[in-house]
Amino acid sequence: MEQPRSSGADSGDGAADDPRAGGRGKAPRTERGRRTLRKLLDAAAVEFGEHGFHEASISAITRRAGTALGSFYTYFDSKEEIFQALVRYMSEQLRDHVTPIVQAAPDEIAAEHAGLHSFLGFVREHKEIYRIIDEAEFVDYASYRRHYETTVERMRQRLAAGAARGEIRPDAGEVHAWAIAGMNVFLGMRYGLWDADADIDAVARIANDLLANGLAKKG
Amino acid sequence: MEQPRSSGADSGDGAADDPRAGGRGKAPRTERGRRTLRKLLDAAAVEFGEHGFHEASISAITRRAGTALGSFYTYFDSKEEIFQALVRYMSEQLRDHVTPIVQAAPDEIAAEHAGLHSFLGFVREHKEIYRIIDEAEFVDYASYRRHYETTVERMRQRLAAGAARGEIRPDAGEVHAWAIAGMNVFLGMRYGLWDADADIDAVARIANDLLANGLAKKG
Amino acid sequence: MEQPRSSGADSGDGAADDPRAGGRGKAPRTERGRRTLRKLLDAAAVEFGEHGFHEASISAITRRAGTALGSFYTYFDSKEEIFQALVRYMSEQLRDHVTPIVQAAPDEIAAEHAGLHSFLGFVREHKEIYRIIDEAEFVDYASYRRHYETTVERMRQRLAAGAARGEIRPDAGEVHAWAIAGMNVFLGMRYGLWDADADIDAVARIANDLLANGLAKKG
Amino acid sequence: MEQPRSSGADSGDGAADDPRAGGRGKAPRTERGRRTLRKLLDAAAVEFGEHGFHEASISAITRRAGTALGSFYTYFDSKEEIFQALVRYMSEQLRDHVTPIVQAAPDEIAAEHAGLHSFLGFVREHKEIYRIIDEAEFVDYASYRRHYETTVERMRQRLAAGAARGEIRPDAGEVHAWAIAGMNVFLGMRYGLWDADADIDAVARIANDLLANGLAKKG
DNA sequence: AATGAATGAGAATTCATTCAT
DNA sequence: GATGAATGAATTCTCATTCAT
Repeated sequence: MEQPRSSGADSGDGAADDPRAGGRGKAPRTERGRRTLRKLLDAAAVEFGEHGFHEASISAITRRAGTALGSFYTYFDSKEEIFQALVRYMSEQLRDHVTPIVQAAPDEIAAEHAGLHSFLGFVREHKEIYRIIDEAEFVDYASYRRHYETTVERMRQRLAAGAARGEIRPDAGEVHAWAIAGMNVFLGMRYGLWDADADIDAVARIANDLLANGLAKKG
Repeated sequence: MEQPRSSGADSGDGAADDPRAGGRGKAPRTERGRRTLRKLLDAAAVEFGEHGFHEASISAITRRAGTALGSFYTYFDSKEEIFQALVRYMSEQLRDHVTPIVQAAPDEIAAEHAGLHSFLGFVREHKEIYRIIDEAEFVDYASYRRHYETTVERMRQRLAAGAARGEIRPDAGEVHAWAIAGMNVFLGMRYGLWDADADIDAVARIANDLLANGLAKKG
Repeated sequence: MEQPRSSGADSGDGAADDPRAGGRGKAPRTERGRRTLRKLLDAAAVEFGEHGFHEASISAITRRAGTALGSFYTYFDSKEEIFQALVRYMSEQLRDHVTPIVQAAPDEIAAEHAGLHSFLGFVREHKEIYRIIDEAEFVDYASYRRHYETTVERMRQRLAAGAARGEIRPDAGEVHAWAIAGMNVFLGMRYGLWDADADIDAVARIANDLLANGLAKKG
Repeated sequence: MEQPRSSGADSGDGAADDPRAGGRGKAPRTERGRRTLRKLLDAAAVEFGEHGFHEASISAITRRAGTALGSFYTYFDSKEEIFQALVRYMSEQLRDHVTPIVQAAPDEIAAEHAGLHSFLGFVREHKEIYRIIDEAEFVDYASYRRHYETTVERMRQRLAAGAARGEIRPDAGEVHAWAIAGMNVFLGMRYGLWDADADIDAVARIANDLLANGLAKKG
């Protein structure tokens, strides 16, 4: 079965510092323009997060941004384009939130614990980011795949490094990485997104223990 | 953050087997009507699977079904309603495919292996089902939650039973169930949906081993 | 210099009887539909004739036709499409008006006289037709060329027949036909369109005499 | 039937040679300004010639001219105004090309031959000029009429002079002039614009012979 | 029940023109 | 004068839903 969904252009890897810079929309050349572009992106994040891609309208975005409708098209060619820019931006924000915490962990098992824990916290704080990335599956399939493939690849490398250091089983590979990613995402949805009162610490602990020791009964 | 997405009315639980029952369009009274309803559901499954909810149009569905546009409203009140009916139907199909296989397993670890394996096979055979259920997150949130909550609850009960039988760790609970579900779904996406050539047997084996024994290095 | 104007599909030669039938828009299948289609075409003729293609709006057309805006799209895919249908229709109307008159003429010189005379009368009665066909040069180039190439070709055949019958110079050919056509069109514009009081009979007589005898001074 | 098309203000007659004069944008006072104005006019000629008035955009013109969008309005009040300036300018260019050639002819018949011949050559060299003038019928009706009325009036005076000199029939008048103009324009379109390979010399010869001697069969 | 035409609210998008720098 | 961002009216087109037959 084919998949003729919109995919959008893959505009390279994005500049490093200001994630809203190069590659997204038409770059503003004045300070005023830069301000407007930022207002639009912020407004779009809120609109898409609250109403989803299809219910969000460009006029609602510009209304929220406090700009004229036409100004949107100064920076983006379409609703799809700003969505794509947003997915990339949020994917980077998530990575920037999680990465340092993970890297500070003493070993690989602890790293995965830290990763899940910080992810759960992030989801709870930024529900709209979770939503936007998830909806990309149906709006901008290429961005969606890029996000998860990138994320999982980072995780796979961590596993490989941990295995090399002898911290975890030596055969840990891609399948394990996808499995862990899926676990994290579902726990994020269930306990970060749906259940405002869930004990995130406990969830992360339980899941990490499952990961570390599996289901098998201990002697 | 609010969640004001359209969610559709949750029309009770509807009997499982009779396709004329609640949740699947207005019951037709003649044989001819029953045929039309079935044609519409089949056509909608293909359309939604191929183009997604928003790109699919009622007229495309009726065109594919070979019925008049107006006939659609003889059986469904809205586009959302047929989507909802479909989600429920596919959720049941998936369950009906997996359940007997899982139940035939000798113990809980084997059951989870069988569950993942049959899920991977099912996804590969019925990609549109995966898509429709997943898109429900953005079209009919209630159906989406119902599907996963039901699915995970079944899994939790299995874990509890397995624990009671002493096959797995005694503390296996809801968090474990969500973790396993997420793992399965992501592996289904990655290896069932995206990668037509993946070795599904190997994937299921690796994942089940992770589940059974965890990441920790074995003596 | 290229000519990337819209040209529209050339949908064959058009059915014979009802010029609004086959080939244009989506054919209505009910009597009611046929009425609506006709109302739209009539309204479009008036709008395009009065305001030109670009100033005319689809909503103005449907308002004048007394239909809903959306009904337009039941029969036409775009403003260009109805314009194209109209050009063809008007080209045929003009031909149907002129042809029998020309054919009744006793010889070729008289035929050209009758042709110009009836054309002048037609332009004066149906200014909007003249406008629509002329504007096609900038809206639907293919239709424009088709109209004139068809018209001139008919004229060329008349000249050839007249020459064969020995009524006019034997070398009369394509260039003569284009020359006569241009003459007719400009006289139509100047005396049919611009000058409501012009003596059309006199104009036709003078032009036909020029055609018949040229500029050269008579003995 | 009314004729409420936009026609633009007819800003007097404007001197002929100085491009800074009336009708061609607001007079720049510096050399730099004069250069910008010229660049805009050149760019507009190409854009209008290639895409027509409605498809051409101010931003495309300024982009091509290498100026800022806003600079356009330093020199012109509107899109219509630059179009009007262009029509006048091109009308003059055409006249300046044809007039000396016509005036060098020994008699009136030869003059019309030279006129058509040089017109055909000019059209082939400057297709965009033909297009712009022709489109004026639908953009700036006043300019369009002025162009043809002026052109035909010049021709009428030539005919009158030729008749006075006894070179052609004494009754040659306005109708003849419009007829000849139409002939020329259509031959220009057919053989100058559409048919890049046409033998322009032959066309001019055939048409001039028609003009000189008419259709009637010679003894 | 079936048919297919009619409806109209709603959305995206364009671009001439204005304005602040 | 030059620049380029901002503006917003206007337009086309879509499509779920309703209705007359």
